[in-house]
Amino acid sequence: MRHSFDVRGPLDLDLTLSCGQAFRWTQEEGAWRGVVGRAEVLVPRDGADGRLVIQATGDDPGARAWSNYFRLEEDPVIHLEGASELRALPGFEPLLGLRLLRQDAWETLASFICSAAANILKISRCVEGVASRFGETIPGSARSAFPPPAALARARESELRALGLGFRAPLLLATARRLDEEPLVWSELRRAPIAEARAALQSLPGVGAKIADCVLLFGLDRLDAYPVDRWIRRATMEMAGRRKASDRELDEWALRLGPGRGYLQQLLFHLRRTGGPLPRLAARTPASSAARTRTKMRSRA
DNA sequence: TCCTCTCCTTGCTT
DNA sequence: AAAGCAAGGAGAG
Repeated sequence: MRHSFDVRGPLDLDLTLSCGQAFRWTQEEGAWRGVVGRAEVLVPRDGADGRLVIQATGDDPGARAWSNYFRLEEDPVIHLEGASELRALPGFEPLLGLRLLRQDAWETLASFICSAAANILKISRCVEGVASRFGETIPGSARSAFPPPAALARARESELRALGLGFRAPLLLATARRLDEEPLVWSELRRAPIAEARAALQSLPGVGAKIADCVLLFGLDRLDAYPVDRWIRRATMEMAGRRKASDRELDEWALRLGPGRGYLQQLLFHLRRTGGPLPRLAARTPASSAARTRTKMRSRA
């Protein structure tokens, strides 16, 4: 099935599909090829300006689902209200074509458990290996859908290790088994207070704060989640004008970036790696969130 | 409760 | 060729 869409705002396919948020896309001559759900997709890179064309085989979820996946209905710029100072930086404006995809929560969770101390190539190999070994084949395609928890729960640790997962193998397996017996209700995590949703995810083996935030941001449409890895830690400390800061201090400081701070995080990752140093941003926390969080933590203890 | 250190795999890079 | 490094987590102290 072929779909064609109007795109609101800029779209940079290369950035979007290679930035490390999704791991089943590969670049081919003039197109990106990927697996989404139970479909294989081909997306030409040179689509007419302002349009996106999608060619799907297998179980095509329909136009609405594709538009949702690529977040085509919104201009990414609406998420950057907390970053006015950053938009003036050289190299920032082109990054606006990076779209945060709306991906499947379970696949995102499993993928990011594989991401611990790994690079994008390694993560992709693990995810692809798990899919081809334990997932259902896609009709008309050489590739497979990502297996649900129940399918992965039947795996053996040695099989996952053989796919290159290493020390992540027992963690992914344990999480798959836990969710098979006691599923998380994704719809609840989508609207729960961010701290609760994060805690629920962190109770899973192999999931710390960083991976929990990645799942929230990339798999549960929580643009208020702000994953802090070593690059973002550096970037955030620069903007905050700090030489040292704890994880919690950085989380609190990141509130100043607004409700779209997760979206911004993805752009900062590229900006910090490919560009120069970041400017220091004024602490514009209105007596607010940081203090409120502290009070809440104290009263809970 | 919070911080710091070490180990855990793999494969590519220097 | 040995060591370093990569979008971390868990456990110990």
